[in-house]
Amino acid sequence: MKIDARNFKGTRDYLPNEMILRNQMIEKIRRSFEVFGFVPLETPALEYLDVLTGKYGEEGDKLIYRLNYKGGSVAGMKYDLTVPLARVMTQHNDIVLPFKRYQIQPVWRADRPQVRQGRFREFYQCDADIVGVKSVLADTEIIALIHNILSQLEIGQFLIRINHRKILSGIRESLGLKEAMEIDLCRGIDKLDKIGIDGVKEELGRLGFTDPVMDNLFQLLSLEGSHTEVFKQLKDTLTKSETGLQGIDELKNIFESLEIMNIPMEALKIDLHLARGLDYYTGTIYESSSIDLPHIGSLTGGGRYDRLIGSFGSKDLPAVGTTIGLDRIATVLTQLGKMADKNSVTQILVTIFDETMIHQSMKIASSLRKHGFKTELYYEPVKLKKQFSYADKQKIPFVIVLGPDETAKGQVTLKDLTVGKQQQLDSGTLISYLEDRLSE
RNA sequence: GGGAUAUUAGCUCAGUUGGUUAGAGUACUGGAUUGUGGUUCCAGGGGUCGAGGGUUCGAACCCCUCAUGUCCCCCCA
Repeated sequence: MKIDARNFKGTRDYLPNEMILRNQMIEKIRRSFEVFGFVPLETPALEYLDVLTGKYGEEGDKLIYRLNYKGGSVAGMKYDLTVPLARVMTQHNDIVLPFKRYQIQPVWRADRPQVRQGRFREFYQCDADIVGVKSVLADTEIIALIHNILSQLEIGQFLIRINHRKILSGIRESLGLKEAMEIDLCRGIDKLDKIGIDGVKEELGRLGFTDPVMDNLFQLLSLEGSHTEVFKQLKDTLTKSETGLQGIDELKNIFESLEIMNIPMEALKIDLHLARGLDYYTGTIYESSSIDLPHIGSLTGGGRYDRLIGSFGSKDLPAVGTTIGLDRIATVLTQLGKMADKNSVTQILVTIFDETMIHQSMKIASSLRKHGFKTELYYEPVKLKKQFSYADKQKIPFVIVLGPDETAKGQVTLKDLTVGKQQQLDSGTLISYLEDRLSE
């Protein structure tokens, strides 16, 4: 019986042309993490279900992949990298604080996939988190890190949107709403960009929000201007909410620090609409997106979660971090047409002229490899046309031909396919010529 | 979870009111060219028309069911 070869919904194979790009991206991200002093961590794909549930909110819980294991659903696949970190922190009390870890691994969500928006069921997250620091200096560093990484990945213009849960609470308090209304409020203002003021009014109205309350709300949300102006206006409006004022102070502090760190202010925005669905955030929250390709969702997302680690039953540890959405960023690069069109990393193809020349070609290939050149040896003494055609298809820039003519002179022919010219060189000059041409 | 839409060669897609043996481009293989890629010319292989059922003398085409993909909402990376 024929088996239908297909991918599980929402999962993909990364073919070599994609992997070449992805590896380059991961390399840059890893380097940035380490430049900021983060250390690597990996955790298993599988977790006990009770470790995962109850952290993300109702929506999130539904998206956890559950496994039937020994007749019961006790295991699940990890949904993000933050909760596993919280588990690790609880189990290892001897970890030196502050603990700055990075983690690059796939996560799984039982979502409905949407390729154009870069939404998949299996995707890579690249997380960096600082555990054990209450100071918003840690939040500042995380935002600086996000800016550092997104700049390096050449995704075009992007915007990091920043908000604070305490400011959202302050808005709620100043509107005279109870704490239970906060989730509805956040959800409503989160939708403002999409369904407009009238849409949000209708929705919140249905949930029991009165017209004067909403008028106040929209006035608050329409605050515009420079960061300092927005902060000032916010402060004037939220005077009665201590929590709100605290949030404003923290954000203000962060923006001032970012300016000192030379982060361009036009890449940052105070966005009072930003709410974020995950339950565990307690302080700053931030998300970033591409300006040219806004239909692709958030490229990065994160914030402060000072009570998540304590939810495992031990003492609370403050923590703040972000995830860099590798697949989202790769989607941006693909849609910008920056996908590598290469299927090969080989720099030099050594052809085999005929059966009598196999050993000589092997020797040349070995010597090139010893010098670090990415070298392929053709495996069959077929027509040179075919061997050249292979190099062309794989976009291998250099081809070496070693036949009777070359042997007689103790030389090899090196053809540069990018310009279509060839020359005969002896083995010593061959190496130094290639070192010159292929050095990066 | 709600809605829309599609599925024909490895890939991108034509296919007339239902009518013989389902086409093109591209990719692949071979040849023109037995020491050299890209361009050109010639030839060739490659299909259960997503699956199953129904209507019909006859179905890629009409009807039903299912599967899968894609898009939008929701939510997010």
